[in-house]
Amino acid sequence: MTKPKPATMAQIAKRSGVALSTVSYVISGKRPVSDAMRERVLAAIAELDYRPHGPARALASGTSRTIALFLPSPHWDLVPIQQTFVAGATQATSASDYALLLSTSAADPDTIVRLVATGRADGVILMETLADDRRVAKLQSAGLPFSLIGRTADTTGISYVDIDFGDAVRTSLAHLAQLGHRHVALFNFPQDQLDAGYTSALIARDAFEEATTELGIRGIHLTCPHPAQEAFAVAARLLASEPECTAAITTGWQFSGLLGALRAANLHVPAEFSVVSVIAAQFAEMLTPALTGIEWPAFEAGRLAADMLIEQLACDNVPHRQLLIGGELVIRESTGPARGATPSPDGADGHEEIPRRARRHLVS
Amino acid sequence: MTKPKPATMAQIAKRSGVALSTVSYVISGKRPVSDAMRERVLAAIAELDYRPHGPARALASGTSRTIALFLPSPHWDLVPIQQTFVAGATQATSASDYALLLSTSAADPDTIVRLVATGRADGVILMETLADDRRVAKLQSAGLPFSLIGRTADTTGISYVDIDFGDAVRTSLAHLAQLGHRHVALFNFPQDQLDAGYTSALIARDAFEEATTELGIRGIHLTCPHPAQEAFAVAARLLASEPECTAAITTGWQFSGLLGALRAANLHVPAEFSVVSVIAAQFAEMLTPALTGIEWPAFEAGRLAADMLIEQLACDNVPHRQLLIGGELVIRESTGPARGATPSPDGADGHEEIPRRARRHLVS
DNA sequence: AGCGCTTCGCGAAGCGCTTCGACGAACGTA
DNA sequence: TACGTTCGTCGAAGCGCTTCGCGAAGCGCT
Repeated sequence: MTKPKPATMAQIAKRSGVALSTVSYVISGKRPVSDAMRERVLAAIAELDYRPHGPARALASGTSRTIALFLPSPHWDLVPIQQTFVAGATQATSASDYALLLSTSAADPDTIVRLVATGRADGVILMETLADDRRVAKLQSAGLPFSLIGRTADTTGISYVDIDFGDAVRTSLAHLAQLGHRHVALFNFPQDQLDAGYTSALIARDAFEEATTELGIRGIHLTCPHPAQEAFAVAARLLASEPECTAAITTGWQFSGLLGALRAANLHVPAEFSVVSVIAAQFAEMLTPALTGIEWPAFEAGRLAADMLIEQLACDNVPHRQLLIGGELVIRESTGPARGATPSPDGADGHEEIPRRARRHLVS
Repeated sequence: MTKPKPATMAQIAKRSGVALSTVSYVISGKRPVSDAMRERVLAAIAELDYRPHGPARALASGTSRTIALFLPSPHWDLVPIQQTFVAGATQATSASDYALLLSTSAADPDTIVRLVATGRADGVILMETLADDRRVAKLQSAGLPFSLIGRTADTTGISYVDIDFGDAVRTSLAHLAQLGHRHVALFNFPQDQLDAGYTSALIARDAFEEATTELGIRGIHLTCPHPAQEAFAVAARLLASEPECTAAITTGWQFSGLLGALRAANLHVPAEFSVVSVIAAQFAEMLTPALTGIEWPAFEAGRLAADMLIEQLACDNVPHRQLLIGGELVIRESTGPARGATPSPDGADGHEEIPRRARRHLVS
């Protein structure tokens, strides 16, 4: 059996004794068609198993019903949460009968614009944005529709969905403070990402500094690569130089190296040292001790980013929407009372599970 | 600044004083063009920043230079290795100037055929295939080009890349045997995946049974869901009913629940029980003890699957290629000599790191 | 009956590109 | 010089669809 040539609209028209344009209107519904005609046309469509030809449609209408999603290529296998963003976006696009074009080379603004300029995509979703992102600037100046998973420093006039990293850092710190920790370290994203202006890293830093000040906690801000070996080194240095430090927050999976260093230093978790991860997804339960951390509705975030963009494509003048999605702190086994401190009376027992629930703040 | 209307081929033709078709031939190279003409055309293209319009090209040529990749939707966030497949495929497609269309709904064969039938894609890559896969059958009978990441039972006439799961199970078992283990359990994929005919699960089962027989080892075949809680239960039952069992191989991340159960039973890893994971990627180093397991060149596999398909699209009569990619056993901390056994003299010391190297078997 | 109105179907003109056949010029050969 | 060949270029015919403007009915009015 070989490739059967797909039916065309002309064939439908002939078969149902109707003008070509009428078939088109039956399909698109852009003009009223009498029930009698519609039935005949639909019957023919069913009989011939007709499917409109995508490219032809795109050419004639000037719109491809396709969205391009740019992956953060270099870090791709580093951050599992991003994979879930993609899954969410995929699901949302197909639900709205859009297609999702996947692309790497996210670094080059021109490549991005090109995809739209060549009519392959109607809009763009960008991930892992920088505070001052050239790609965003380019898209804005080209007047192309886009949405972000993440955000820039200046968010006026752009649509985005982002996880509320600042809130997550504050929540984590509050949790630790409540347990009596007074010296807390933040294992932030590595220095080069901060230098590059990776928004989440900047937000984490600022939120940490604010919140430590506010809570009267001594905060130790560290920039730290994710890989276990490097994080181990950073952690070991911390433990040596800051013996009073009894807890740490990690932004990614620096927790792996950190836990290793704690083990090497013979510090028991959580009895002698507490660890919270701001992005713990998937791993948290597998570790020993199971990791306390923030759970994010990442699938939802991906979905929303796609939906926003699709909405923008549907009607020109929708206002830009900006969504911060809150995570939930799930307390597992890696956090406990600071050694020598009396935690607040309602302190966690280390096993309580806060029900996961997507909290959204509509910012604008 | 608003959307500048992209230049068309007609504009290039006029600007360079050349026929429309000549411009086309300059771009495609399908007919010889004199240097003088070519220069003029290329100059005009550069000046106007011309990019050929994708859909128009697709309509006229009948080919979209696009590949559709179907994600295994329901398990998407279960198996990190799949994300790496996707990344590899993405990279390969863009390297060959193809676009990659992402789709879920992998279950429905018609949806898949439709994407190609509507001219949106020229070929298809399928993941997570079943031994007897309806989607594959449909694609074959429709005569559409496709390649698999995974494989079916009958692989005649189809192109695929797959990880060599059977070999991995055998290698893992051999490692355990060498350490003196005589009673080994396999935590295979969950029963429903076996029932559905998920190829890797079947292969793992068969390889395990063969290899245990051959090595004179008592093999205990278990089907076990990935989530920690369920795997915990399965593991706890195993430990209770098979006290002689001193080692286990997991096919996915059942190791999480297993390690939990071992801890609960006060069995030390690796002193009293050894664990090997056939797909350990990413997690292995984070765990305590660090997990011995197989490392796969998954990115490479994704790349290859895409390249195979592209090759198939380029020329009609390329022979089908079938590639089994071997993984490497990386010995970490979770395997050691069986309790009460003397391992072979060249036994691993539990910390030796076998260099990772992609081994490929060209099967056909 | 005549008027304007709406309703709904038709034809045709593209959308931007590929590709085929044809044609003129430059070349070789006799 | 005349002829057949190549070589390089051109024009035109689509690819399958959307969309615009027109016109033929059918309607309710006066």
